[in-house]
Amino acid sequence: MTGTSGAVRVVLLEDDAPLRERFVGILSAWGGGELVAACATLEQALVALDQHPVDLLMADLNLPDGHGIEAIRRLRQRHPDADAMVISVLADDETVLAAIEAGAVGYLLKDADSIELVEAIEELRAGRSPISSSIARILVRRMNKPAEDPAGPALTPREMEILRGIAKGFTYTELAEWLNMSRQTVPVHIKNIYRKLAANNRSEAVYEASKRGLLRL
Amino acid sequence: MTGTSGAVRVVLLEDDAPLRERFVGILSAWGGGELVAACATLEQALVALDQHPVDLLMADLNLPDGHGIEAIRRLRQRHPDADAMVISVLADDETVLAAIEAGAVGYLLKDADSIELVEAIEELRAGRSPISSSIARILVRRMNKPAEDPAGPALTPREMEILRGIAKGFTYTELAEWLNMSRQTVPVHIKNIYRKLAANNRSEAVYEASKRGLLRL
DNA sequence: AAGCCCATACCATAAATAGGGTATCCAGCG
DNA sequence: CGCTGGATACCCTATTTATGGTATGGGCTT
Repeated sequence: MTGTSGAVRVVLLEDDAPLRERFVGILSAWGGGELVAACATLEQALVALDQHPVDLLMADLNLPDGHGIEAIRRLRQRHPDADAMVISVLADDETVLAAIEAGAVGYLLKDADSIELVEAIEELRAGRSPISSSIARILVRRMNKPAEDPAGPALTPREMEILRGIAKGFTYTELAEWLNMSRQTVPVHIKNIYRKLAANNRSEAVYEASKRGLLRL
Repeated sequence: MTGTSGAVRVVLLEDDAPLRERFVGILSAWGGGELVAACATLEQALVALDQHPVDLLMADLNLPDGHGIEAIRRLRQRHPDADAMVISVLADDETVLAAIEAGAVGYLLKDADSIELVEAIEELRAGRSPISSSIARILVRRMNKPAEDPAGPALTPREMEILRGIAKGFTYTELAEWLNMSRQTVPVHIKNIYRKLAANNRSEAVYEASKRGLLRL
């Protein structure tokens, strides 16, 4: 993962021939890398990843025969210490997040004025993450997103307390004592919670509440 | 949030006088901004944020009288549509994540060769996130880390299936049918799950499992 | 080969829950 | 000033859980 020894063994995956050739040229001119394979299809890349030792995968995502994320996944399986970087025009949230989750640690947009391939590789090897600013925004947005509450019927304060108690495994009686209310009142609140969360029992309610971020985990 | 009309009203927060003056100079030379305030302390910044309309806060984090994150929080309260960017030497995970969670959408390291202030502002106003690559790595690492399981007794595959069923509110009988097992076998697995998660009932188990990231929410 | 864990199966009982009603008090709102 | 909704309280019953045992076969590891 970290910038270790000598030449960086690179697998390049890019279906556009001119661009691929350009990348190959840049990598050849550079002294620090060894281009293991320059692939035009996902299939070729998967084979290359299986057959050679690899330190770095630079992959496009929209390929004629599949999705570059597959290559990233394969890389993580076969070469857990290698890095994966995306170079693509795709910048929608779903794609970007899927790529990052698949293990990509770098993500350059193709529309970047001039892709500084070598610089990006060196950043990567130094343990940093070269990422285009529009991609970075997606990540930032994602991190701050737990504060989402659409389609969420609000629970009353009392119901929130009950809900927290349920999550901690309290029984009716314990809940009643904890909140100083009648043991008979507890199930009323719980039933209201079920209605609002579209749940039919405690565990489902806790699950739904967790999913909607109503419980601090 | 998005780059809208004319001059960007900027509040600058930087305790180091030379650097602050440099930033002031850059912003003055630039045509697109209006420097609302150049603050040397957190206190000054909080006051400035309360008193003026603001589109952008550029803040250092380690301040003599407090933490710049406070300023970011204040910005989000008073000017929800404004952007916050961090310019700091701090790059530890905790600080970075706290800043992002507080609402920072940009984060430049001071050790960047030459901070392209104007360029960063324009990126920000265009809805992108200028972020130093070492900071970006922290975000990327964070996103992929839900796979953390310290102190977590692993559940068997069978137990995971049962757990998911519990979260969906299935009863013993439904669970048994769903997983094609005897109705009597179900509670055995459930009891094992309780033991491993230190829970005493379904809702507590779901809560613990959620907390430990065992359930995809 | 012995041991351990997982998965499977069954039985029985006490406790807890879900779901159905009904009713009072109070606060906010048109 | 009524109406509505939240919070409170009580009752009853069928269903579901939780928990205690006991036991067998398969698979993996030592």
